[in-house]
Amino acid sequence: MKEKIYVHVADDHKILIEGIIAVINTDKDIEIKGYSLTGKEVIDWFSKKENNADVLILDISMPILDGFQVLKYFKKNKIDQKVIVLSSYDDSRIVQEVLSLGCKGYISKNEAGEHILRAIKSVSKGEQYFSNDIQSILLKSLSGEIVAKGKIPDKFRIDSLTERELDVLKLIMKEYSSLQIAERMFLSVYTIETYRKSLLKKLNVKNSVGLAMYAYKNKIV
Amino acid sequence: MKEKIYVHVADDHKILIEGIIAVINTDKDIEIKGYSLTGKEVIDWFSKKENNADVLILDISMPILDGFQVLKYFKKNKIDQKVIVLSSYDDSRIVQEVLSLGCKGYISKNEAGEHILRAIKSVSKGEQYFSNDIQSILLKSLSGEIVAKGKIPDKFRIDSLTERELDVLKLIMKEYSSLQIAERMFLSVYTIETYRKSLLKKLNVKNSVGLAMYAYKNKIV
DNA sequence: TTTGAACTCACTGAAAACAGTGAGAAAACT
DNA sequence: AGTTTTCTCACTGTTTTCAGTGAGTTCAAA
Repeated sequence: MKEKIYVHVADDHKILIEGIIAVINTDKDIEIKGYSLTGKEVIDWFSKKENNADVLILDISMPILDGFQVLKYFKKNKIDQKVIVLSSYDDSRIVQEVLSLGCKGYISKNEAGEHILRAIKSVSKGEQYFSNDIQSILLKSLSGEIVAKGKIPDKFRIDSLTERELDVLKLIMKEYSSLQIAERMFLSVYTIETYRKSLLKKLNVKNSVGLAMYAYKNKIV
Repeated sequence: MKEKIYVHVADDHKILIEGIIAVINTDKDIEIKGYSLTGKEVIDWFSKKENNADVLILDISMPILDGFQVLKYFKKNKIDQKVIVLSSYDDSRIVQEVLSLGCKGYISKNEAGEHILRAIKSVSKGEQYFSNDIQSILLKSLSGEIVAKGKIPDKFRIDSLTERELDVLKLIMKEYSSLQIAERMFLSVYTIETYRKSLLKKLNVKNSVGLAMYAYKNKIV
């Protein structure tokens, strides 16, 4: 009838990959074409011409290079790869971030395997696919306009952090105080405090706990 | 030849459960006997007499009741359930904690499915099983004495948090201040501060960033 | 060349977190 | 019944973080 859909899976948990493969093998229209355990492997795999897949199933939390960076790579190199993000985070900011990076589907790991099959089929046809709880998260946080229009207004997209801000954030994660960070970076405490403030503002969090959560979710640690 | 080994699987990611079931189905000696998506479901399941399983495969990061609390429940009620913890955390403190709670096996999610089969067989025979990277983590952090003796010295074991401490920690993770927490819990700010201090001490962290990291690693969020 | 972004520093005041200590009451455990 | 743990509150300082505002420098892009 129709052609097979080829899928590449990327996740750092091998057990999960085996599970996804098992689920996909129950469907005759879809076939696995390789898997990756790190973001770097994904990029290496797709950069070889003989390797390709219709759909990439991508975990965002991976070592070496995370899913964000993989998506950024695709965008930068204008590779029009269809990607379904598979994530255990139900943070709306993360969902928005990956959507802005051109990802076409988003599935929560909490949901059953059948959703993957449906998502693969939808996305391979050029449609979007969001699992139920992701949809409700988006709707709740953005009053529906994103899902409807398929685009993310600038005001909702988090400003990317500068290099220095990232440096400070990393040291905050080591439980250093502003004073200690200032000493380590040979800067004034005032400067560090300035970065702290812009971090709070950009990431829209209330205090350093919020920073820690963001850093952890984005594997900045 | 020999009797079948019955296994119960608990993880909040349904996809992962499906994967484990698929892996286990490749082995004729082992059979799945139910699964749970939250810690509460696990306890409910095992508290029914007709339900039992030789081995429980338990994720420590679950909603409602996490794996720690499930293990504590078994210990408290003197239920001698053989448990294999399946975790994505390679933090030695967590490994030590679950071992001290009587868990007989520990597998990292990073490893392949075949390890699960081996672990199930070992643990069902009353042996211990630790996947390679877990062993090396234990060895590195404790210079071998734990693995050798099979016991954990008190000084290495982190005191488990009390219910109230956990409540406070959860609210801290919501970026609430002590005052806000006090209002929400109908307690004095002084009390909340007391809990904060004991959290810092018990978890051996410097500030609320450290608390956030711990909470995130242990899926208390 | 100007515009803007990133980086740096400074000051003030308020809020919050952290440290140390002590102590009474209730609950749980032995 | 006695002991221990947990839960609760209090007071005093000190340190740190957060908020607001302002401003000079450098470097790259339009």
